[in-house]
Amino acid sequence: MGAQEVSGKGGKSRTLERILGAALEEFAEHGYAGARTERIARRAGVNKAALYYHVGGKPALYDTVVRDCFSSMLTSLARELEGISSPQERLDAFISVLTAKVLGSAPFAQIMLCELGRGAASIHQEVSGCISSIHEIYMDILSNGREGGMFRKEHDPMPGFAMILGGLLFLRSRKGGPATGFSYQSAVRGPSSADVAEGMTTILNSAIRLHQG
Amino acid sequence: MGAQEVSGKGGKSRTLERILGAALEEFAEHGYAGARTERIARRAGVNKAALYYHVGGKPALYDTVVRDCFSSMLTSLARELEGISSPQERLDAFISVLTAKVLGSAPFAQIMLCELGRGAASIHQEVSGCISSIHEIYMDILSNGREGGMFRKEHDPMPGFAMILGGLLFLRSRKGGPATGFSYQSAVRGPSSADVAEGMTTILNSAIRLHQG
DNA sequence: ACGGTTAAACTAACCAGTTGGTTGGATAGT
DNA sequence: ACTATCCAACCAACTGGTTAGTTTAACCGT
Repeated sequence: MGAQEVSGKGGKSRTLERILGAALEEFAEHGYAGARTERIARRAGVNKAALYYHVGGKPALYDTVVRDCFSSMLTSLARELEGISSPQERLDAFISVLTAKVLGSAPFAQIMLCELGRGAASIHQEVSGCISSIHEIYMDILSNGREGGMFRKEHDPMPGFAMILGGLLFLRSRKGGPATGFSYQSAVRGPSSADVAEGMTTILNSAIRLHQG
Repeated sequence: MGAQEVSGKGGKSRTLERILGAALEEFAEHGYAGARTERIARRAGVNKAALYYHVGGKPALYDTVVRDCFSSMLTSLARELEGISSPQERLDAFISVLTAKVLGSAPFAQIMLCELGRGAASIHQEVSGCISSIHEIYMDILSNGREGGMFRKEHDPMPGFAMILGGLLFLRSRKGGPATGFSYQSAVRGPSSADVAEGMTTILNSAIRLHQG
């Protein structure tokens, strides 16, 4: 049915990639209901029928795009945390990876925000699973830190987790807009992802760590 | 054009209120593009024509609903902060009001998340303005606290602000869903708004205050 | 009876998905 | 080598269901 790698030499289907890229942008900008298949086709430089030939309809297009987009989040996290054993360093790295991913990719944040807006009941399964997995990683880091006597035992992990992920999504959504008298990067050289990550890490650390330094 | 207070006795147009309430729910659940005017009419128990008679079309309906919903946020904040002068108490009250509003009203959070997802460039003006105003209030509280020698001078206010508002929106969006192995209120009696507010306040205070207690 | 209000039926536009082709390159038959 | 055949990839035009918005006539309280 589908059309996988074809054109002789080494490259996969270039068209499929263009379609998925266009769909990602379109869904991010307009949400599922607001996205138009014809716009996706035009963005990808193909006919609408090519969408149906390669992927197979709007829902399948959305599923594919969301899956591709969100699965990379977890692999990034796993890769970056791999060699680190100190809970404090793991927490720093955790925030860094999340920050880079969320602030680095508008579609990721936009789709996640839209999905969150739809409510937990009707949220896309891939998105929900991704959040749960991230949450699990965070809880593991925290419980390791508590066991090691580095983190406060009385610290409630949920508000902190929500503040990190929610805060990053919020910051990302306010980027690149017109001057509203509000923009974290309105200064000459706005803070980079590293600055934001540092700010959040500082706040969280002051609440979690027992002996800061 | 419009149809304001009518039915004799004391109540304003009951129908208009029902329409706006139904529209709020519909827009929150499905976003602007996904909302259906006929569903709004059915929810309100009226015919589709009543929508157009009372409000005047889908865009006007959305504008009205968003305006009503978000303007109440600012009046609540102003009212609650009115008598308080201590920056620390003002900060606590600020978080309480935000928490109550965001966690207390699903439509408010859902619409805000959807709007944030659309990106700063195409965000609804009312939503953007509301965020800016809230941000301003927060900055005022912080600068007062710094001047009074109660808050740290080196504290960067932006990450904290994003973490509060973003964190609340995030938490709200995860409420009421099916068991995903992740839910802040999956316990027998989940934490109330007050608990969440307290958790966030604790985190923020430990980062902002100079001498805690 | 009259103005505000509502319902039912209608219209025009829109949009996801389909159809019936066309093209160009690879493979097979001779 | 030359042609016939085949098939993946793609497209222009269409279809049928949906949906925002309109119209017309009826309703009801005063």
